[in-house]
Amino acid sequence: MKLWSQFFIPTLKESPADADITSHKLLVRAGLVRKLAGGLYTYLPLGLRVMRKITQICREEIERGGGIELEMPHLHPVENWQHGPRWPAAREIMFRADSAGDGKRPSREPEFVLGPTHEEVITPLVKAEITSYRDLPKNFYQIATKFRNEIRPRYGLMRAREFVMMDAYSFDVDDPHAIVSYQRMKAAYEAFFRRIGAHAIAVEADTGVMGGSFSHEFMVPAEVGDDDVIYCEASGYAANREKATSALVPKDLADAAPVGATELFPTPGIVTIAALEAAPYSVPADQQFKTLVFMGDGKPFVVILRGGDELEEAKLGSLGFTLFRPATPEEIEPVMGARPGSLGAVRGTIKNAGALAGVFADYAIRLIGNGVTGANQDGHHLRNVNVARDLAVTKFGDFRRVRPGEPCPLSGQPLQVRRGIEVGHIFKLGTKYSEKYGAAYTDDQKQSHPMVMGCYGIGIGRTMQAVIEQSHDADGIVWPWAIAPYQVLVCVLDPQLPEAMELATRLAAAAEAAGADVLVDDRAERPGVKFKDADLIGIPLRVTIGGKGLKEGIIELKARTSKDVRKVPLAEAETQLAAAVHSCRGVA
RNA sequence: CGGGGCGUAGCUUAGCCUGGUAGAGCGCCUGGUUUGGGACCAGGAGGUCGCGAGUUCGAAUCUCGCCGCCCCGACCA
Repeated sequence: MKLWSQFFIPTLKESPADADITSHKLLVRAGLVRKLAGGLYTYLPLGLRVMRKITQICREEIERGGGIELEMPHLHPVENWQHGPRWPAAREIMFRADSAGDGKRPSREPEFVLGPTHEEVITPLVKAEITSYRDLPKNFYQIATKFRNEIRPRYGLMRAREFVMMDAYSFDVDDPHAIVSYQRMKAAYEAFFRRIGAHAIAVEADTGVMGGSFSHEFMVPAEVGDDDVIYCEASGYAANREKATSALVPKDLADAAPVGATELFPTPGIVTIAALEAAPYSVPADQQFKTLVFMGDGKPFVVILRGGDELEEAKLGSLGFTLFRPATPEEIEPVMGARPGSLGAVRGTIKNAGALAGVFADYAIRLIGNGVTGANQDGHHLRNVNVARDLAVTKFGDFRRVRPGEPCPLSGQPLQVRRGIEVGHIFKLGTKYSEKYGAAYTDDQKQSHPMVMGCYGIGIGRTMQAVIEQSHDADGIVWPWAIAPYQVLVCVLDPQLPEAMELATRLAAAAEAAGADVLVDDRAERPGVKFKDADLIGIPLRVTIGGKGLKEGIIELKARTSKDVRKVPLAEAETQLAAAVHSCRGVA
C-alpha cells in the first residue's frame, strides 16, 4: 500500500500547451510523464509503474513464445554498423556518441553510436557463439531503451527520440523453421496485447529498410495514428497502406492489341497529367502513362504508372536499391532527353537508355492498353503507345498506392481505410544479416548454411499511450486492470479521523491479499479534488471512506468504468472488496 | 529539410497592431471560514517578458540574427 501524501503524482487541471492529442494531454495531466525536450520524457513514478507492468507482461509472453532474455549495450561501436547491410540508410537517424574530444579521430565519423535497434549487435554475437544446428533455434530478446533521431518527434511518447522497446531476434536453420518462430512470436504478440487490454490487429506490412520477406504490423486503431490500414471485413484482409494491394488488375488480363502506329504530337507548355486531361487534348488521366525518374544507389531508374495513380514509394523497396530518391530535373534531362512533364519510356526515345538501372512498370498500366506518354522532347507527347509493343519495360511490379473502394485481393469486396497506431512489428528477415555478418551453422551433413533470421519489436511507451488513446473518457484515463499503476484507490475523505485511516489500512490489506496494488489517498484535500484526481489517473476500483459513511456504517465501492456507487456495510467491507478485486482480475 | 504558428511567474495565458507602470486565473505560502465532485475571504511570495544585437530619450511591444517548442508536409527499422 502506498500513501498518496508520501508519493508523487503531480496532476494538472489544465492541459499543457504543447500537447494536442488526448492521450498526450492525459499522460501529462495524470502525472505520468514530464517532457525534458522534444521527444525526451521523464517517466514519473506513476508512469514508471505502468511501464513496468507492461514490460513484465511482455516479458512473460515473449518467454512463452520461446524468447530468451539478455541485454545488449546502448552504445555501439560504429564499425558494427559500417559492416552491416543498412549503414547508409541507418546513419541518418542515429545519434552519434563521440568520446570526449580526444582528437584521435576525424570528427566526420563518430566512434560510437547510440543503438536505434540491435541486429548489428546480436548477429555478430550469434556468429561467434553458435555454430551448430544442434544449438538452433534460438530467439534472444531484451527490453531496453532505443535512440532514434526522429526527423519529427511528436505526440508525446508516440514518436520519441528515446524510447523503450522490446526487441527480439530469432535464428533458425531454414525457412520453414523460421516461419515457425515467426508464428510463435505472432501468437505471443496477440497474447500480449490481449492481456494488457489493448485492441491491436495484425496487418500485413512493408519490410522497409529492414529487408526481409514478409512482416506484420500490430496496429491499435485510432484517429491520431500515423498509418493508414487498408482492410476488408469480408475476408479479414488487412495491410499497411505501404504494402496494400488490390485486385484492380485482373490476373487473366490479356495484353491489349495496338491501335495504330505511335504518333508524335506537340503539347507546348503541357507538363502535368491534369493539363493533358483538359481540352483541347482531352486525354483521361488513366489513358496517360506517368513516367517518374528516381536515383537508386547513384543510378537513375524509371517508374511508369497510370496517370491517375499515385506512386507508393515504399513499394520501390522491392527493387533492391539500398537508397533511392526522386531524381532532380538536372539529373533527368541528360538521361531522358527532356525535363519532367515530357518524359516517357517508349523504346528508342530515351536519350541515354544505357545509363538506366531499369524501367519498372506498375501492373495497372496494362489496363491502359494504348495511351499517351511524353516523347522525351520538351513540349511533345506520343499517342497510340501500346504497352506490350512500345514500352521499354524491364520488369512489371506493384508500385501504386491502393485507394479505398478498390476490390479486395481476397474477396473482391471494396477495401476500406482507417488510421492506426503502430505498436509492434514482426519481420521474417531471411539471411540478409546472417550472410553479411557470416552467422552460419554446420548441419548434420557437415554443410555450412547462413542462419535464417526474424526480428520483432514492441514499442512499450507507445503501447502505453495507445491504450490511453483508446481507453479514456471526459474525466481522464480508464486503465485496464492489468496495467493500471494501482488497481485500487482508497479515497479517505477525512484522513484526520484516526478510525478512517485505520479502516483504510485494513481495506488496503484486504485488497492486497486479493492481489491488487493499492494506493491510499490520505491527502488533506477537499472531496471534489480527490474524486477529480481519482478519475484523472484512472484507477479501476475506488473505495471511498467518508465521515458520513462511517456514521452510517458503510463504505462505498465504485468502478472507474461505471457511474454506479455501491454502498457496503462495514462488516462486509473487506470481503466485498476482496470479491470485487477477484472479479476484476478474472476479467483482465 | 520546406511551409506556418508560438516563446511573458511552476501551469494556462492577457498585454505586442498603435513603444513609456508587466496583469489575470490556476498552483504555492500565512491566517480565517468551509468540508461528498477541482470552495470562499484576507494577506503574501514568485518575472533576465527565450537569447543576442540594433533602432529609440525609452523596447515584452519595432528590426535583424540565433535558439527552443508546436502544427502541416516530406521522412519514418
